[in-house]
Amino acid sequence: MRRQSIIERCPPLPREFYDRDAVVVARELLGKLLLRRTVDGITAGRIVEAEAYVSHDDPANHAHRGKTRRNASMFGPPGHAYVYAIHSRWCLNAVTEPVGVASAALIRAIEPLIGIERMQERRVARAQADAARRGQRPPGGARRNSAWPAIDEPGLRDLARGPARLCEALAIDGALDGWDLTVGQRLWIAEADAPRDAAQEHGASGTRPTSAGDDGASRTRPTSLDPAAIGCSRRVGVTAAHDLPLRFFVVGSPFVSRPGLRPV
DNA sequence: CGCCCGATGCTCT
DNA sequence: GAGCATCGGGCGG
Repeated sequence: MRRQSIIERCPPLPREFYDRDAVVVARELLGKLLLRRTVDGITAGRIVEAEAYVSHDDPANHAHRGKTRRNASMFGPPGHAYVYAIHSRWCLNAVTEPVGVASAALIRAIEPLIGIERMQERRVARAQADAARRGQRPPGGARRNSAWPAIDEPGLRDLARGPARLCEALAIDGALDGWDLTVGQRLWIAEADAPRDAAQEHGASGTRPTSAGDDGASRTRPTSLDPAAIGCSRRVGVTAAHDLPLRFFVVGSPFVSRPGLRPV
């Protein structure tokens, strides 16, 4: 009897999962496994933070003022990726609700589990590229910075903490905008009942975090997270609709982008 | 065409 | 916690 591969063990969530209110999807995304497969292999992590961008009365929603080239994916079927760029960085959403209803859940942070070394390499590469460009700037531009710890050894905690950082770590870019998350292959989301075993089986470079913020329930993780383990706050970085409590995160996880953000 | 402004990340105070 | 790099999208002229 052959041992199941990580891909076989973690099939994509069905479209019905995404065909619901963005708030429900964002909340239920917590604890799920986000998987990315490239020619370099599998990189994946556990979602610990997500935000909802709802279809009505949400001026922070990119689709609030109608359909454009950039946000077209949000108007498509649920279960597809909406990948957009901001400040020269990529961010990943899962599109929610039926065709024509533009809503999505922004995945803001993951706990790295599989392919951690690959994630580090990608993050370092990006940081070095940025530094190189910065160094090439003519005098009088931005200051050079000799000490940049993040280049040499990006801490595990910072590998995928934040929507753009996780996209870097998982090699997610605009080419994946519109990608169907329910087909697997390149990018998908799965139940995470045995992430630890899966990570070990995949030889995740042995650099697992020792115990950072784990809740001890990792052996047999339930389909949905214990509601008590889910925190809620305003969304990060948005100015419009600043007061809506649409950010959800795993309480106590060190991999959440901004643990201390005050609740609404 | 020009101008404004971020669903960010990094650094230093 | 505040400031800044940086660049494409969106909108007004």
